[in-house]
Amino acid sequence: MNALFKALNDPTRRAMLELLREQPRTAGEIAEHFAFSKPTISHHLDLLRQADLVTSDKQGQFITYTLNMTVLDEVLGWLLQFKS
Amino acid sequence: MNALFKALNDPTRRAMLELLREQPRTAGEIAEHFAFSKPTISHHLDLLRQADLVTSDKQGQFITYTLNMTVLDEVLGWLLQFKS
DNA sequence: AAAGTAATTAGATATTTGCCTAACTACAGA
DNA sequence: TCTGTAGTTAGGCAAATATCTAATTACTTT
Repeated sequence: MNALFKALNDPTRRAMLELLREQPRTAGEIAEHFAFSKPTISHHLDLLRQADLVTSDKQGQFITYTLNMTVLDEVLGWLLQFKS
Repeated sequence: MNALFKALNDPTRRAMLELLREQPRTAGEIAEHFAFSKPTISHHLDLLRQADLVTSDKQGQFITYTLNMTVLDEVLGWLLQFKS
């Protein structure tokens, strides 16, 4: 829960999730959409992975990141308790 | 959106919201539930108010905090886009 | 008017965060 | 095997965050 909210508490990381909503992408493809250095992007992706919001899959030289939506249920559930 | 996720990114503040889910409470009543100093509690409440997650109402010497659930729709909406 | 209570504001400090450059690892192709 | 490419890891720095104590504001009560 902590790692989840932490990961979501950054506009760049939220934009990354939106990007991955369309389709899985490699770290490099993701990086192209932002003005930050590759290490910074890598760090953001690491936080998303720590929160289990994305999974990573290495294929040869490329690492593909895929959105993991199931973990969002935890946040949704927590938020929905307030809507009743 | 930023202020919202920022406010939610802290276990103490999330616990405060859960407390207020039951009923409105004064700053002092809220403080009783935590081991932090009053200024620290006050600061957390301020962040919740900045995110519009709570409203405050001064009655004499007391300030009562009330949960504002409507603003959660924004977060819920953002999260739900990933569930489709 | 003085003292007490509720809460905030101010100021200081330690930790965490987000960013960078430089260095490194791993794979691919000539 | 050498060179290039994809990506991460390491190390450093500035800004933001969470906490505290001390001081202040506003109200209540005697």
